[in-house]
Amino acid sequence: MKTIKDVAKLADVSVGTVSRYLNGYKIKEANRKKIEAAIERLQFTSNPMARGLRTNKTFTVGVLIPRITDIFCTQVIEGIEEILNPLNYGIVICSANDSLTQQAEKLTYLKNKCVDGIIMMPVTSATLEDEGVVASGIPVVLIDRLVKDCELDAVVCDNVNGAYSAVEMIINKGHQKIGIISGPQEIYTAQERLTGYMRALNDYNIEINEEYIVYAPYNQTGGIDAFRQLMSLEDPPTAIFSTNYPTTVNAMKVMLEQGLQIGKDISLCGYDQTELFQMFNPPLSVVVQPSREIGINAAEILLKRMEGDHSRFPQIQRLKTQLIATESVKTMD
Amino acid sequence: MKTIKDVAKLADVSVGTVSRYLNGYKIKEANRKKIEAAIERLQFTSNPMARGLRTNKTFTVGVLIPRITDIFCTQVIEGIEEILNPLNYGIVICSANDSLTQQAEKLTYLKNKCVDGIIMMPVTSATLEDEGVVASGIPVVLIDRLVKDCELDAVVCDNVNGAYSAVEMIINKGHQKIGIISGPQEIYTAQERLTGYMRALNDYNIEINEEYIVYAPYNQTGGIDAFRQLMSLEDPPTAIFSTNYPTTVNAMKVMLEQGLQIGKDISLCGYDQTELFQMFNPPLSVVVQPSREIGINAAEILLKRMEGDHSRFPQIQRLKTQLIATESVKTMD
DNA sequence: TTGTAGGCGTTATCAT
DNA sequence: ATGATAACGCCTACAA
Repeated sequence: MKTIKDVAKLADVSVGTVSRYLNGYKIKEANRKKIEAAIERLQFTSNPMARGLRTNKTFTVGVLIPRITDIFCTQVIEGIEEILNPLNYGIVICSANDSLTQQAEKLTYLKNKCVDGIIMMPVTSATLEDEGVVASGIPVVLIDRLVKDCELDAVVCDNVNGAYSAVEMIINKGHQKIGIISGPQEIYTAQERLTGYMRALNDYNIEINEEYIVYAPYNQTGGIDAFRQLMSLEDPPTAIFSTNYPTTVNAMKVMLEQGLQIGKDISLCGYDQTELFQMFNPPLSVVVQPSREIGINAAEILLKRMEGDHSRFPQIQRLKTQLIATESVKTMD
Repeated sequence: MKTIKDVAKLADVSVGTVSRYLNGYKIKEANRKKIEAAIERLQFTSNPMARGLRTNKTFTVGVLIPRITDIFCTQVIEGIEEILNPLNYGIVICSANDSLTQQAEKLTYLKNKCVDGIIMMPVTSATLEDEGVVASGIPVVLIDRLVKDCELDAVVCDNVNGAYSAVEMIINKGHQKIGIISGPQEIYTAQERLTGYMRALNDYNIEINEEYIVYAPYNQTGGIDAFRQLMSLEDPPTAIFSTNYPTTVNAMKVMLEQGLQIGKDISLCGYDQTELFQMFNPPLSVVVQPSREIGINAAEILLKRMEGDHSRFPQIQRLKTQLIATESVKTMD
């Protein structure tokens, strides 16, 4: 590996001059040419560790998500990359594997790795268990979920109105018996979506039936029991609003097993988009989140913080969702 | 930030002793206790940049993939994490966004970042355009696709036999007119899968009909035209083998548009697994790749290389695929 | 504008 | 087994 010293020698200037060139300070034109030639000849690139040791900047940000195979998460990451890569930041990915313990571990791992900032989607909204990472002063931007008692920048979706629009659509199609597969009560987005559901029912003067509200974990198998429970009610709902991706997938799985046709025997509206959802017959109604945009905005806020701009803290952005309404919700007559 | 110096002072030993403790050398029991207490009190963690500067080791590996939103890629990453995280390696993700140019850029980016090793899934098998990254001596392990004229460790699937088993199954169900949506000829996996297709037809004495072989790009929209082309033949195939995920999805999309029922009007077998594929009615026949295992194995080879063990180079592993056979391929009578 | 030199936090080489 | 000290490659006063 070539060093700044080699460049200096070849260009016949001092290391200081080379360093200044590298950092964009003004130097004599003739020297610039010589240095550039030397760099080219030697294929020199500066050593990020030596530089980082001096400047306390690693040009890496940590991205901590519940699960890397989640399509929503990867779409967010794509947005983050779009902003950060052109600025030469590297992205260190950590998956918490849906575990709060791992989330805490990875968080301290990232801190110890001296990342310049962290973008994280919390596993739960109940607590961060950040082990002093936030206190250490490294900027953290939350995405998708807020965390209780946590003053942090965040980019989330307007889940209340997202859910509201879905339920409103279902109501407008003539349904009165609307079930909801809600998520764990300690998860922020789940709370909000439930709120949107209730608010819509209220606004349209539909009485809330506690039996129609069931809870499911947001994990691989979540939603199976919940769906069965709803369908085995004495007076089952005619439409179901499923509030996240796995619960929706699993609800559909059970429907197939039971021979129920979507949009005919039972109406369904889900949350989060997958191309495949639009390939069913009928395609599935869903609330779509602007995942890529979440990543972009989070990265931009983080950049600001990393540059030392701490204005308007904590900055909380709420992005609007979009509703795709299809025949998967039957028009009642 | 606390340093090794602070620890030494508090523990009343020299920095050398602290460093030795940190690196697992034997030190006097009494000193060990004092040092541990000091580390605990000061919340000391060693600075990775300073350490890296001395040791030339960053404890990060780069993972370069064609696209981060690809489920196959993220499953591979999960496998990589499983091995590398417990050993305290960080994973820097780079997406080439299906572009060879970007792939080359990110590759040099990773090199300049001084990652200890790279696991990459090449965008194309035609060329690596590695800009001297390989020559620089940093270990690179290829996954999923081999690259022409490239002597590198690799973990790939046995695509020939994967495709063979699919086509064989189709034949055994009584089909004679079998179309294939193949990938770009310069992609290694596409070549292999086509070979498997041809070999199966040969082995079962079915004449190869050039019209039944169509090519589609491996991208977001690939497969749409290909499928249409196959179906508009004078004597269209009764079954189609679609050789990757997007082409399969898109083929299904067109089928829905045209009102064709899978497993009835036309038989279909795809490649790569998604939970949703198993939720269609009937579920989709697919060749499943052991994606997580690919990640695990690649990480293990990389570890070996990073430790300086260069035995049996280049080491090329071929993992077996698994066939899921369903009613999506009709049994002919 | 430039050269010189000290120091960032480690590890590793000497002696002891 | 330990302490002192010279690197590692870079940035940045400071002086010129």
